[in-house]
Amino acid sequence: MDVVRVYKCLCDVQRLRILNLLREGPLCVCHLMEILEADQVKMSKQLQYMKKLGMLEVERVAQWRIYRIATPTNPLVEENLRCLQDCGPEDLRFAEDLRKRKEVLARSDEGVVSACCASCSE
Amino acid sequence: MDVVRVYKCLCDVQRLRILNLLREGPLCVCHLMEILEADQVKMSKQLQYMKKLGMLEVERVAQWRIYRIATPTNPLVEENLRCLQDCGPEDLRFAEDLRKRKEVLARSDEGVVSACCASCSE
DNA sequence: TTACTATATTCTATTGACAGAATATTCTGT
DNA sequence: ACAGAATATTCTGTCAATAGAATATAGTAA
Repeated sequence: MDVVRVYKCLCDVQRLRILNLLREGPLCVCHLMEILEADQVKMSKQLQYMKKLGMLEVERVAQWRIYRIATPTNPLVEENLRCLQDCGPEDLRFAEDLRKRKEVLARSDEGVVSACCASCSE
Repeated sequence: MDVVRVYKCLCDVQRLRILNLLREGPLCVCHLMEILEADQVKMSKQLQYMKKLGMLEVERVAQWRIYRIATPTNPLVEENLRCLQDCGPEDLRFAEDLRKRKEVLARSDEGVVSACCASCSE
């Protein structure tokens, strides 16, 4: 995956937010949708876009698709995602999203929301 | 300049090459054209594009326009440009361009090529 | 003034990204 | 086989980016 492809993935807020979440561990589409409050089609399209560029990998588990950042991890990608945390108050969304991620995963463990994909984020 | 804008600038090879060169010091348009073997209009357009996004600054010296990376330098930008050097053999162009830059500037000092902009790259 | 050099802008056509609506596919549970 | 859940694809319209050709501007040199 060449440099330009990496940046093409990074130059959209929605994609940045997705990557920021996946950096903490794999997630299925429904969890991503819930955390980012995005609609299904938009989410799916962004995921396909990044998959085509080689940024993401999918694994099929029962009826879910678990997305993760492609391995081996590209150092350039890793470094940039790391930066999202301290990129200033101009954008708190990234930290916010991570908080929400924990919440959603916890509720999912308790079976409160669709207890989908036990395989999410480990 | 927010994160997404930075990545928008970085997601094109030509722009990456320009930034990689400017990282070493300011350059006028004609030098950029020569080093990158690009035509004038394309070059000018890319420069305007990045200027609009706040990535570049221009200074007018006689009939030349000297472009530089906007100050204060954005740490995210700096970090990513630094990476271009060691981003693998997949793209040698960046190192290559820097070599050519020295060449062109040297010839320019000797007045062999248009001895434009003494102010270039210091 | 005229011609020239360096650079920018405008116009047109093409392509790529993104949104919304509708629909399709695939797996699971019954 | 059928219904429902999770996810993907297709179609249409729109807007941003990119290319090529032509032209404009502004400073310099003669």
